[in-house]
This record gives sequence, structure tokens and C-alpha cells, in this order.
Amino acid sequence: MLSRTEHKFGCEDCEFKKMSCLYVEPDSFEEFRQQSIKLSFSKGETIFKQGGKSGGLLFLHEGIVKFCYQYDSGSNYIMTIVRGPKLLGGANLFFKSVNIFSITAMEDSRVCMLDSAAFMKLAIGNPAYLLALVENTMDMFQDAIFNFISLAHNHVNGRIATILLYLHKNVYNGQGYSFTVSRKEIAEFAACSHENVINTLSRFRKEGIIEFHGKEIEIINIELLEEISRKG
Amino acid sequence: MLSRTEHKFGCEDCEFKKMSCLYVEPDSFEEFRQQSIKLSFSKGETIFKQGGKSGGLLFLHEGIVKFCYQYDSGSNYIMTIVRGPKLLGGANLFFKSVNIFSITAMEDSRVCMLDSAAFMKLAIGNPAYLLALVENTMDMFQDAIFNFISLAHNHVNGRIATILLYLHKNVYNGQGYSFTVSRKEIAEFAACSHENVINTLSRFRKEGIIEFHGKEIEIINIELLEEISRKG
DNA sequence: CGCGAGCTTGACGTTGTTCAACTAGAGTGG
DNA sequence: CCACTCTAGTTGAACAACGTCAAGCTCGCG
Repeated sequence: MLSRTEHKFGCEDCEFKKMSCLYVEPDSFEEFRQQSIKLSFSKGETIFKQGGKSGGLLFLHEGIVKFCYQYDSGSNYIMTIVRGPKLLGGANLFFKSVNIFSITAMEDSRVCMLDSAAFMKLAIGNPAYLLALVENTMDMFQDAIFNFISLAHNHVNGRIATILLYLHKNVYNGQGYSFTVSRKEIAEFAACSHENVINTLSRFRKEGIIEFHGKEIEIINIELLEEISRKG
Repeated sequence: MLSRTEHKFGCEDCEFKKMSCLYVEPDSFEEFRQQSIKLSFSKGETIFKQGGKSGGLLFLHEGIVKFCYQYDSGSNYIMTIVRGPKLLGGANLFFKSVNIFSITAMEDSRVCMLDSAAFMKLAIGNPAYLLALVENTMDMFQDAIFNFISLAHNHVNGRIATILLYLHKNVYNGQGYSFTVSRKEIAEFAACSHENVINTLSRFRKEGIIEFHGKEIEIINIELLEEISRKG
């Protein structure tokens, strides 16, 4: 029997198992699962380090993580932010032997590190499963690309509006219209200075689009925010 | 027997067939190939239109194409430029029923439009083949992402340097240090105004980094260009 | 010959970065 | 418990980067 602690990690009802068992036999999945390692990360801890040896596939059971690119100069760029449950695969993990970016926990997170070789074995035997996982990964890429496009075309107003909407809809969903992010992280996501973020957020507050107390930001007028996101 | 015209399309020695037959039986591939359509596109012609129904997978035998995102305002953003032979798959084509960006020929190009259903059948039967194709696609995404990162972090100097290096190394390789691109396209790639491109290129010329006559650009000092690309 | 698209240049205003000074809160060690 | 330090946040001023506008240019094409 599972102990209470192990049960907290949800091996019996985990989302990854549920999704996998749509395609593969529970026994095959169980064999694969035996090769994986359960880990907890606290807010701020680095899960994968840019430039480090790739740790294979990662399943984020619960929590919120950011994909960061770190420059030699020391500054960071956040490529995307995702919440669990989600498979974190793709260019960083599927095929490369070295991580091309870092993955850092933004909230306390629980993950499973999956064994690449065991995964490949499972995938080769179940192409429909592989296809479903690739599709899942592509969705994450697509979200990231739309953020890049907003970044390429819009001024800081529009970029920050896009980011606030993204965080509301895709990350902090299911908790009303408010969430907690630092100005520094918004700056790293929007690729601008933190001073500019502060000024922009203050302007949004003056105009009644958002409200904030400390790090907690609340969206008041989402229609207007969407218009700013579109028009730049 | 193949006619001379058909032979020009290279069905016997095409790169896609060569690559595919590392994984699948020639007979299976031939069956798949029967479902595909050979087409030629002239410089400037649109191959896939953003918002249009997805045309499935595309193999670019020869030529150069750009992936464009078009804004309501009418302005364009070039996400990436690739040369054949290359499989153009990924988020745009693998799974979505609607194209999320346009693909346009920058030089005269020859392509095969592949049938999605026939491809899926082939891939499901040959997981190693699917894996190889996904890896190929991910590489293209990775290149695009590095361009995005340069765009997010660098000033126009660095962005244009990055783009010139990308074009030299990945697109117009095998033709020395010179190539032909319009200022407008560089501007759409670097996400800045065409005036800014002109000023930057002139500055690069004054500093002896590049030389140009009309649309033909030649890289003179590649080390310096790489330094600008890195440092912004 | 005239037209339009792309290219070029300079002036000007806006946007955004950098810098400096200050405040507030969270750890840390005596 | 209190200083000390470190990080994040805030504000304003000075400066650089960039886009926009206007004008004139060249080239290819009908």
C-alpha cells in the first residue's frame, strides 16, 4: 500500500498516467514509471540549468514554472510560463543533450523526471502516444510564439497587456482576475526594463484597467486590456 | 519511364525519399508519394496563406521560403527563412486545421504537398520515422527561437547582425559571403522600420563590416559582425 | 513616357533605457 | 533585539534609440 506521503504525489491518479493510459497499457506505463523520479521544488529553485546536461523528459504535476534564457551579461529573458499538470518536453528536452534554457519553479512544484530511454521504448511501441505528446508540446510552443510575435510588433503597453492576459488565462486561471507576479519577472517576460513595467502598470491603474496592492495584480477592465494587447 | 520534365522534379533522387527510406520500405514510401502533388512556385508567390485551411505537410525540394505573420494593420513579420531541401512541418502544419502563418516563396521553389492522412498512416507504422521528422521540425523551431531571443534582447544593430549571419550561414550558404535580400524583408525580419535598416546597413558599410551594391550584400568582417550579434 | 514600388536621407517627436536617490521588507548574524 | 545587508520597488531627470513623416531618388514595367 502507498503511504500517506507517497499518496500525496498522486501516483495512482496522476494526470500523466491518465493521459498515457489512453494510449498505452497500464502495465507498460507502470514499467516506465518505475524508471522515473519524484521530486519537489520550492519557489525559486532551479529545476534544469541552462547549459547543463539534459535531464530528459519532465512531467510537471503541480506548480508553476518559467523557461528562462540567461545572457552572459547576467540578465534573463523569460520565454514562457506554464502551470501543471503539463509535460515539459520539446526542443529543450526531447533531443538535445544540453539544455538550451533553464527551467525554474515560480511556485512550489512537484515533478517527475522521466527516463529518456524508457520513454523512447514506450513511444516507439505506441506511435499514437508519441503523436499525442508531440501535439501537446507543439501547443506550448505555439503559445510561446504568439508571445514572441506580440513582443516583436508591440510597444511596451501592448506587450504587458498581452502578458497580463496570458497569465490570467493560461497560468493563473481558476482564481478570478487576480494573481501575484513580481515586476522584475514581468520585465523579464516583456523584455524591457523594470522601471518601464512600473510606469506602465501605474498608468494602467490610473486608467482603471487594473488594480494592485504590492505584488497582487487584479484585472478590472479585461476588454480594454484586450484592445491594448491587439492594437499595441 | 519518367519524362524529362518529371525527372527535373527528382522523384528518383529526391532528398525526402532518401531520408524517408532510411526508415520506411521504398514500396510504402512510393504508395505515400502517389498521394502527393508536385508544384512550382515563382519568387513572391504565396504557398500557404495565413488563416487558410491547412494544406497538410509540405516538402521543399529546392528554393527559399519565408514564414510570415500578417497583422490586421497590414504590416508583416517574418518569423524565419529556410532553404530546401527541408520538410516544412510543425505547429503550422502537423496538427492545426488552419494555417497560423503564411509561407511565401522568396526564390523560385519546387515543393511537394503531402497528404496528411497518408503521412499519418506511414508514421503510425514507423515510429522511428516519425521521431526523426519531429526532430527535424524541432531544429527549425530552435533556429526561430534563437532569432526571437536576439530580437527580444538586442538593439537594431545586434538584431540585423544576427539576421545577416543567419542568412549567410543557414540560407545562402555555399555561395561565399554575399547574398541578395531586400531592405524591406530585413526590416520585416528584424521587426523594425525599413529606414532603420538602411541607416544600420550604411553604418556597417562605413565601419567596413559589410559592402553592398543595390540588394546584394557582402559580409567583409564576419568576426566583428558576430561580436555585434552577441553584444547587442 | 509615366507610374509605382522600393530605396535613401534628414528632421523631429515619442518611447524606452540608464542612472541616481530613496523606501520598504526579508534575512542574517551578533 | 537591533543593526546590517540584500533584494525589490518607486520616482524623476537626462540621454539615446527608434519610428514617423516628408521629400526626393532610382529602377523596372506597362
